[in-house]
Amino acid sequence: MQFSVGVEYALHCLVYLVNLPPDSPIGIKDLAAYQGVSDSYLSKFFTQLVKAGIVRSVPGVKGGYELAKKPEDISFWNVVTAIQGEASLFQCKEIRHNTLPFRENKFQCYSEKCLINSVMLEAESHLKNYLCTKTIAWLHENLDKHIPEIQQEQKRWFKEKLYNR
Amino acid sequence: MQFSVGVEYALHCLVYLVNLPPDSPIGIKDLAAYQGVSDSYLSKFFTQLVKAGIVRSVPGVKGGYELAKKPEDISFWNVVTAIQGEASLFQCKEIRHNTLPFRENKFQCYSEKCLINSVMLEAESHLKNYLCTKTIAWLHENLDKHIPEIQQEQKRWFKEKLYNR
DNA sequence: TAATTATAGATAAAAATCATCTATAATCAG
DNA sequence: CTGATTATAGATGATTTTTATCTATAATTA
Repeated sequence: MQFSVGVEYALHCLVYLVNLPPDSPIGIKDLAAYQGVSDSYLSKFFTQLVKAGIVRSVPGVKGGYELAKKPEDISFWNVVTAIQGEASLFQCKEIRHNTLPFRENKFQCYSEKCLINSVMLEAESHLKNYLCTKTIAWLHENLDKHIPEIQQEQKRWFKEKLYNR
Repeated sequence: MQFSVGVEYALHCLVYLVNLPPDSPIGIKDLAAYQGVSDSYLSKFFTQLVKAGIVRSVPGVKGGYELAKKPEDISFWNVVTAIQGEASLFQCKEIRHNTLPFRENKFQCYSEKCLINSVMLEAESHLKNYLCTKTIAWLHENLDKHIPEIQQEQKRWFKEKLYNR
């Protein structure tokens, strides 16, 4: 069981977007070139970020993507669900229903959800609550503290790209 | 990203084991027959539960599996890691290292772990801590409350199997 | 209107998951 | 001691998910 790499791509890209001036969308080509992946690949994640209301897309010449919300209003959890979907980590397969007494029709299927399922959902909500507290603004700020040279270089590159459109 | 069904099989089976008298291991055949899966399939999970010290295996005639700990000392988290392994949910793929300035060797790879990774690990620890508080004893007790008829039937069946060995 | 850009869908390789079957090793009952 | 029973290990294959790319289409603005 693993988080999708898509989450990693999305989080990094959102930080790039924080650094851009307002009303100046950046194209997927530049984002993909910087990340070293194909545009079609990265664009898939951005389509999902658009649907989740995290970024806004501007079609046509000099179009691209820009943040649709303030960075402090975009949580890690928002990004995770945008990319992976809303489905919970633990999907009860209801294997009880394949158990002997059920196969012999001694019991009917019961709608009542499995206890195990409820425990797992509760556990997941703890993970969720924590990820809701961490935002893109926080990430941006702390990256600047931790790896200032790389952040500077990254900002420089995107601003140049923006200028040359 | 999804939990393995193996966790579901394991949790259910462990509850069966709670219901058995001490020093009377039950064979994988009976467990598998009750669950409606092949013995070889279920035995895989039990091998992992043995390695995790959750159950004990008794080889030879009239052998089988029995709990290696008290049910109140087996947490959901123990079972999850026994089945899924210890690997954390979020594996940082370090996609930063494929980013333009790194490809151009402007920066060397840095050993320092990614900030995103640390956030994800912290989030996971919240999930972990909750799952550590829920035990097989708790599950057993609450299943008896929620679905007493099914629990009765299940106990009856396993005790009969034990008797006829 | 033509170039640019996002969007959608088709495709495919690789990895993980699910499930079974077979072979082997250990051990206990007779 | 021997043979039946049982756990353990490994091989196998089907199915699904993940990762990644390419192509085609639709929208828009310079």
